[in-house]
Amino acid sequence: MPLQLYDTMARAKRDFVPADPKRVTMYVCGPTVYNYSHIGNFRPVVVFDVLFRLLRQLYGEAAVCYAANVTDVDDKINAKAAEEGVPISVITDRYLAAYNGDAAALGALMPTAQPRATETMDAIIDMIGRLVENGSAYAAEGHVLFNTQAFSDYGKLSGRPLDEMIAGARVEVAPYKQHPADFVLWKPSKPGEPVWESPWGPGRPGWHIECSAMIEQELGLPIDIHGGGIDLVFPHHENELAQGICDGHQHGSYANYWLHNGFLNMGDEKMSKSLGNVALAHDLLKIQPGEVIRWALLGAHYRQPLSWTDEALTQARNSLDHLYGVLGRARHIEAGGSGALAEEQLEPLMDDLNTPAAMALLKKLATDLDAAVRKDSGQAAPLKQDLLALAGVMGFLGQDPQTWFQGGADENLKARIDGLVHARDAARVAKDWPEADRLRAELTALNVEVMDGPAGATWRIKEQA
RNA sequence: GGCCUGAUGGCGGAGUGGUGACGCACCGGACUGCAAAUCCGUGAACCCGGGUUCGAUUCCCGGUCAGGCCUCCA
Repeated sequence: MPLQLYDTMARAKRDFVPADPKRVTMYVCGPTVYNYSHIGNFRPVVVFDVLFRLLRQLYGEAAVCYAANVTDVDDKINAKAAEEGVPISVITDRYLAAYNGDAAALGALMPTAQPRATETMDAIIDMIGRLVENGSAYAAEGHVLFNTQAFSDYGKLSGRPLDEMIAGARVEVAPYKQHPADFVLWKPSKPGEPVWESPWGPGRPGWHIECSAMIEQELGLPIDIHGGGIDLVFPHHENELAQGICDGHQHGSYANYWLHNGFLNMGDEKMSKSLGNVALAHDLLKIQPGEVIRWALLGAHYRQPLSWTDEALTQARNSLDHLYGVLGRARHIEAGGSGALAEEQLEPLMDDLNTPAAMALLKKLATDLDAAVRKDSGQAAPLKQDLLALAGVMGFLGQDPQTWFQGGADENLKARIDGLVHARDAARVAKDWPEADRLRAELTALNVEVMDGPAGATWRIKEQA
């Protein structure tokens, strides 16, 4: 079964065929680094990380070029820098570091490239120059604007014909625009704001052109996959597409597959900074393992909306506890077998990244593995292999089971817990049940759960509050 | 106002033109000193109304409800 991906442009699932299997290219719109990102911002990070891992599995690690940009020129960054009285680089470096740290904690691999707008300025200015030259853009009052009239397919990606957009326009149209839908490629900086020299006067780039230029510089056009949140379809991706095509790619394309993830909701509404209903990944990671949050983020198909609830996190935690529990019981089994991940195990992911179905398969493999270990049936080794391989493609089960269950405890606490557990074991051997129960109560007070087994008691840190 | 999604058990959430995964919760049983973990098992759902069909949760039309985009936004 070939990989199928839902392409927003085609509004259908399509077989994925890269232009060059030796160099598969993917670009995903990343954060504007002016603050901590909320958990909804990390949904695409995790979703496209799974796709990145899957592509690496299919085409080889060296064959996949994945660029996720960083927008480090922006009004909000300027405002934050002004507020703190520091250069914008202080702000952007700080929050980029936090972003990358949080992404890593969520199990996301570092993309192969992380281009920054400030480091792409020459390419941005070159690209604008070419667009002006060939009549796709025009300069007016210190601005450069993209001429939407020059691109007959404008609106095709988002399904918005140009004339309809005018009817629905709710924004006042700047007087220097030739057409209401025309958008800014270059604009003058206000006093005190960062500024770059350009043939159209000092200023800074518009948001859309940054991405187009970064793609062109980092990956080359056209790319195989362009991803991002559903809200970016219009205007951001529509505009990127228009620029890219008009920049000498009329006969090719800009991106061959457009992928968009659905929103993460808080209750019934999307999580967004403007609505103020956000949960920061940075905060969540202080009280939950990143893997739990990752599991919760992948618990719904990426194109569906996902409600963010405590319940979802609890369920994620329970699921992972179960899987790690199985791995713990199978710790003496050497994973082995065919070596390659069986095609059938990959099938859910091949079907447009059906992560919920893949997670159900993980559980089935785990249940089978558990039974094989219990019956000592000889099937355990290949099952463990399959389980770990599929989990690996999804970015799960990378820890040692013992670390998973005891990871929240420091060495002192571990020693203390071990002492109590051993004392309780001794009491149980002596059939001193009141003493055993008293010790268990003491462990419970330490947020520790004991599990008696044939080979002695094991323990784990219970869910953190 | 325009455009676009979605509606599946108590909850989360896949999937399908012909008896609806999986997880959580619940219930019964096994195991346990009691638990936990594990295992076995029960119960429980396809928004409403039309249409197409031998048959629709699945396709089509209409409605209701919810959400998104049209402005920065993952």
